[in-house]
Amino acid sequence: MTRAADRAYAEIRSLILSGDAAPGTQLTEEQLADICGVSRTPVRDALRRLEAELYIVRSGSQRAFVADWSHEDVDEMFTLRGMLEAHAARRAASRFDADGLAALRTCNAALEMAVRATEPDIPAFLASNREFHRRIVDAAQSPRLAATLATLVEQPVVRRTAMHYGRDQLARSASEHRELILAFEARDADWAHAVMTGHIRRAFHAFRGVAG
Amino acid sequence: MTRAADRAYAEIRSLILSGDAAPGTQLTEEQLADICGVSRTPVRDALRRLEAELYIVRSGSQRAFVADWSHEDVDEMFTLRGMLEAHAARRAASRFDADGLAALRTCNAALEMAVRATEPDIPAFLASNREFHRRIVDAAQSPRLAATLATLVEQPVVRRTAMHYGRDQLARSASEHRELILAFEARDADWAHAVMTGHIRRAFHAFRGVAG
DNA sequence: TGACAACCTATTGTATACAAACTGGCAACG
DNA sequence: CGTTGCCAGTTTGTATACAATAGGTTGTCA
Repeated sequence: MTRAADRAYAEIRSLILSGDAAPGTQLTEEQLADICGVSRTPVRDALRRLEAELYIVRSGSQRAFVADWSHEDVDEMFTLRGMLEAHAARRAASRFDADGLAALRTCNAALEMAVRATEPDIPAFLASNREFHRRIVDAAQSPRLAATLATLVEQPVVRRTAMHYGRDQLARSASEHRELILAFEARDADWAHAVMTGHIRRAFHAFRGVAG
Repeated sequence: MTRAADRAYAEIRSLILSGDAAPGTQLTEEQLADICGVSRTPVRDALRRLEAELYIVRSGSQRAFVADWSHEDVDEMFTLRGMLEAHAARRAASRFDADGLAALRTCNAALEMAVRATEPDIPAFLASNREFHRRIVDAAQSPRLAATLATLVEQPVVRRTAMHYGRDQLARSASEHRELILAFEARDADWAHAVMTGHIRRAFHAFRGVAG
């Protein structure tokens, strides 16, 4: 889909993630319409989605501002993500088929490649990481869980975290992913749950060590 | 707010919940605009929200249909609500102040009154029950958690459940609420977590016993 | 009869104009 | 000096017209 609303969504989202639109900045529909080269209608559509994903917050009179995530927000976000992704891993453990597991292995191989490069390839790492987690959530076969996780905006945090990760932390992620795959191969739901919990918690503390 | 978009949202939502719009039915924007007495613009707005809350699903070409909740969907909904509300109870246990606890007691007193009436007053029960749970989520002080729970559309299920509850099940809810209050008074996070988990699980099985 | 293509209709997407609501400041008044 | 009310400007909300696109139907040809 190359709808105007989708382009507006992507554009505004990247404005926020890149920091060009600082937290607290007011975003007016007309101004965004100018920037995106579309009318206000698709912009309003995009703002609704960004609001649902908590990228923006609204004042009492429905004015839109770039959300400012407090320290506590980030903590709570990681906690919720941990709970939900661990739950997804638990469900996925009894649902992965051979093809799904093969795809997961391929995906993590690509991730390890990105880590082992002379200079770690962060964009490639992020892409593989995102796919890896998405495949697990998909395997959990719960549209509701997937929708809920989607609103927990992992990407900004993942990006900010990966930017500051050293190669050792990236390698640690790859290693944890390998253990997850082992748990899935064994169809051991508790194991998968535990590894995923640890995976997210470690990422949380790595983040706090760097940004908190 | 009495905005047209809000009225449209409420109207369409009740169409779905009442069953007037059966699962699988296509909802066209124009038709809904007619029913609600507004133009398509606020209807589109309402549909976006209902889509985010999974009341409706969209075809490949963005046509909207009333969502059909499978047995598994309902199971998963209860599971997620259980996890998240238990987490809310855990957080709330260390955050409730005297006023908050007093309000909680008052609220549950109203709920017990609704249960003890000659003929149990279901609407009053639902209202008190909703307020009780909302107060706990509020006390957890996590906007993100609150937003996530809001998308888990508890009301349709709670309502359908309460309709078929006997007085004993309603009284059981009241009693579990009392135990929650005890846990909060003791500021015992684990206790609160456990009671809330049991509370939701019991509701789940009561629902399955009634609705399949 | 069955496949396929062209058309037609139903439905959603976008732009724009106008209405309503809110904000901030200024002035009149107590 | 503070408070209240109002006005101008800004921003969001709604209606409507039109464009684009998907789905279905019909008619033709093999």
